[in-house]
Amino acid sequence: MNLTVLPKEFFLENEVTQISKELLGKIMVSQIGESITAGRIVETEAYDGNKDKACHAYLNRNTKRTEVMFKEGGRSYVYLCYGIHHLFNIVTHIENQANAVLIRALEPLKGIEEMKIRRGMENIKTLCNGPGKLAMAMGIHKQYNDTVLYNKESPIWIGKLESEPKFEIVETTRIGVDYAEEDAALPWRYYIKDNLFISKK
DNA sequence: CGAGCGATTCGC
DNA sequence: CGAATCGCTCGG
Repeated sequence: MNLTVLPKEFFLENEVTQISKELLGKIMVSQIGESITAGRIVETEAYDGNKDKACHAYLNRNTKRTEVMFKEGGRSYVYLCYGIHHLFNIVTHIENQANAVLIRALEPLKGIEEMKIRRGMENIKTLCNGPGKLAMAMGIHKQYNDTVLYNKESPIWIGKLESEPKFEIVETTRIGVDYAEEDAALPWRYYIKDNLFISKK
């Protein structure tokens, strides 16, 4: 597997919706504990702190939790959801632009045995097909909030394959954000068409 | 200081 | 369909 790490600029130079789409097909790697795990990103969602009621940093709400989203892009935003699940996001844009991409599903590629152990289940199709699931499979938790992602030495980084398989992108509404009123209708969820590892049809 | 709730998952 | 489960946020 010939992987090059995505440079910092990748996370800074486009709209968060565009970056969400470009992250599809990229490879997410974790080197945590004694094991390396990796998966192909097949589903993402965009969140925009300026104008998006579904974003934790809506109206630039800068709190202890959302603080990291205001930093320079290319780092992680990890938080606890429903008191149980850790969700992994990638911060985008320059400082003081609180935008992020939620990674919702991965196609497991490497370290699959370790993923099975961490998840306590055998079925490869359900190992990483949801945001809480993939964080657990990759060994990610709150300690990895604010981790820089554009360095191959980092515990978590994002890589690009030399030659990517082609695919079509489906754009649709995000999951679990019904409370966000009109913003719940934004087509800011993206996934690879016909992929078997996405979280929900 | 405490009530209310959530970018989810799994099992019944 | 509903429980699990707890940190974050906001109001008093």
